[in-house]
Amino acid sequence: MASERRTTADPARSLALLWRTREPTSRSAGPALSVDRVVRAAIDIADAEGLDALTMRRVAEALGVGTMSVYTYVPGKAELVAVMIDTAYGEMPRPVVEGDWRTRLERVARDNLALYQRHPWMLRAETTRPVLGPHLMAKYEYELSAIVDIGLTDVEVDAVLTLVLGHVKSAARAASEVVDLERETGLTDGQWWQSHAPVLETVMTAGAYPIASRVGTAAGQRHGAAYGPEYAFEFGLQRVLDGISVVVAERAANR
Amino acid sequence: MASERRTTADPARSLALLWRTREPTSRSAGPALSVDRVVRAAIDIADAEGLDALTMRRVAEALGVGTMSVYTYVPGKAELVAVMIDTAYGEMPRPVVEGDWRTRLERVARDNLALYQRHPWMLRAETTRPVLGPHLMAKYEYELSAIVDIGLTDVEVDAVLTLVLGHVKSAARAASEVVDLERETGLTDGQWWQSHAPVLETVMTAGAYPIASRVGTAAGQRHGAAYGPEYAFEFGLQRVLDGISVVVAERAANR
DNA sequence: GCGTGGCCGCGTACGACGTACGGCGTCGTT
DNA sequence: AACGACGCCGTACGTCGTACGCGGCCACGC
Repeated sequence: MASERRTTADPARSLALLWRTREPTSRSAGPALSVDRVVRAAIDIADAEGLDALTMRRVAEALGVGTMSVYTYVPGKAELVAVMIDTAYGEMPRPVVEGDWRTRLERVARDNLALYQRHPWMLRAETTRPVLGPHLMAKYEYELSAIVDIGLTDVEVDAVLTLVLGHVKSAARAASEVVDLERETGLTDGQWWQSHAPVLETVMTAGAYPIASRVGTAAGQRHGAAYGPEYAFEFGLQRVLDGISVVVAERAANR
Repeated sequence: MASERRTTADPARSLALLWRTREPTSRSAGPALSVDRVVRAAIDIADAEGLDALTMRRVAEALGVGTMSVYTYVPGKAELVAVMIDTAYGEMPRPVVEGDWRTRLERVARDNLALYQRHPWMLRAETTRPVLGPHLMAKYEYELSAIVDIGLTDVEVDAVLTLVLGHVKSAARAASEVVDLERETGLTDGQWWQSHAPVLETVMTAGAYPIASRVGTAAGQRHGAAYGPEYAFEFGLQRVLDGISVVVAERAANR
């Protein structure tokens, strides 16, 4: 009987894998593969061709081994993805940033955006909560350190970070969708809208959605489309930071 | 040769389906099925058992027909999901809300949160940009109408809505993950952390992540866990609204 | 030198899944 | 009464994740 296909990673198995609980093999001529080689190959595939192209057979092929050999190093696909995510977090920069908290937090946001742009598959892989790996912990530690001292409680600091990262992920997803659409259809965002305009006009009886039409058109004009996501990111980020400033200032006044 | 398995819906096919471009059958003893019956059955399954349980065979079974009969009404699974999403948008309330824009926008946020709580599968289905269906249009129209008159440009109004809805989705996703984890492991969030604490302590050499540990513990204490997501939603929403208020006030002053 | 035990690598096979294709029955129309 | 369209669906194919067990190789103990 083939087992049920789990869609989420087993946290316990992932944890063991992430923190490399297994001691390395002491074989003289070490094994041909390793967890890291498997993960790197998998990330390369996902980066280049997306998450759908990431299959166990494909990973094995890229490594020049049989499909099932991959399972020697990784208990299953879900866990492989978990390590891929943690590995990606590991390659983020963690510079010491000069300036006030807003500058630092803004930098955190932009670094996260860059991460998602480099690895768009993360946006689709992270639908479930990421497993706590060493690099995620390091990232969390670093990002918290940027804002621990702004006068909020620990709980609030955590919520601030969650808010900012959530916004980044939303904006990154929107941007990624535009890119995907372009790659799949070969049309730019604007061209796509134009090609479907006749259908939409037929279907929306004139004046059925007055505000939506006006705003939609305005948005389309303003950024020649395909530029919208960047604007949404910038605008949203500034609003979020403004909102955080309000509490920070409040607290400073009540001190 | 079986066709390639598309993971994203074909926009053109989805549009035709969403707006019911096909004229209804004029058969006397109408057909046993209909697009709506298929969609309703699919939504029921996804609501009850999640997106993974949603298979074409399962939908057919629920309707008491052969698997392939479903394809008479829906061109493919991706398009079925697209209609499911639009249908779900259709059941959202659109009340006329008394009060200022902040009250109205807050209400929009809460209604969207409720939607995601009723249909958690939407959080995983919407990884790709939703196809423009009639109910999505109506929703967009309604939500815009809550904030068109706050003194911002059309482009900004659109960005404000995007920002708020993005936050709601992020928070809903976090909440949904906690629920999933509880259902899968049978443990509450707090219990899960406790059961894995020994492993984590072993692995994080003491003091490796000082801030993260402190903040993490604080957050765990503050909300007895499993309550975290709601706090994150509320805190984030107020920050976002505060941030929007800043621009709104600015514009009002410069008028 | 010779087992021998453990582990790496993998061939085969199974049970999902989405869906192409072609046939069959049942009607409304002529 | 004959026909053509359409609702319905059985079968089959290609793809996926992965269980299972076998073969070969190395380090080690004698």
